[in-house]
Amino acid sequence: MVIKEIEHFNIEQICDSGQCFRMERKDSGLVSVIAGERYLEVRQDGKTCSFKCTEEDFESFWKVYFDLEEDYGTFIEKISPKDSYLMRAAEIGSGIRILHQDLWEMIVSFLISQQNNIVRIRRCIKNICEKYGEEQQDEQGNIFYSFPKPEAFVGLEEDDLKVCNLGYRSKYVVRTANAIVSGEVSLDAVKTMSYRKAREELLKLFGVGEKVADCICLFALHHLEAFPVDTHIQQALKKHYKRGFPKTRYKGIQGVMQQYIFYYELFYKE
DNA sequence: CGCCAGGGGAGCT
DNA sequence: AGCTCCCCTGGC
Repeated sequence: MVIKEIEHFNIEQICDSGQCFRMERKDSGLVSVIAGERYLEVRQDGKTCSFKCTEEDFESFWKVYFDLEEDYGTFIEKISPKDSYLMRAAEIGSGIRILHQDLWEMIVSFLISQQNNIVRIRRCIKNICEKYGEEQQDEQGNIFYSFPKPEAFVGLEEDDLKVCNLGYRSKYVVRTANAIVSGEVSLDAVKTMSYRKAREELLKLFGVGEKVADCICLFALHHLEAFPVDTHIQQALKKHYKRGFPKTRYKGIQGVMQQYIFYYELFYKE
């Protein structure tokens, strides 16, 4: 067990922020996370966080995964005091962090996200993990499923993932898996690219549009300048930023601001 | 039963 | 850049 006092970190807010579909609220204050071959439970009690893992695991993996080396206080300080809307949104969602998630997993997750709601996205991901992923058991006896690799989808018919509740998005995932395995698009290459180049490369994938590409850039590649515009953000921009979002002011960290707005709109819209 | 919305995208012009 | 059409589920 690793216990830390952490500023600007709230596991429940991160869970609700919808950047990871493999986080689950257990009891109040307790959240489980699956990342790669790892399972973790985090308990939040005010600023005190208990990570149910070894010190080595925390230092070598989870600290980076949760972006704990970044100082989000400096991000929040950059918000214009005149912008009462963003000030409020950042205050409400001040515990959000941009996770460092797996690239392939984010591609699939956000392919599934289109015209879909968060509850059902979670179920879709769970379904494909249980059908095509591998059962894992860690040292503490937790049983869970890993996220299936691209190879696991090769050879499928385009509609085969409909049984996992993906609907018409099934063919997006099957075709994209083939594009990765065939080498048409190289994930390793994408990881080394700038935001612009990575976005451009991701747009080649069938089913990946601008919004999805930006989500992948933000949540997997940690390009904090990516600013995904979905229906909620679009409405918020129309309402609060009639002259456009001040991207120059928040240059390089627009993605963090996007998350504050998104979370606020979803959970605190009056 | 119909209607519609849920973190869009493809394929046009 | 803007438009139409596409498409699957679940809730009402």
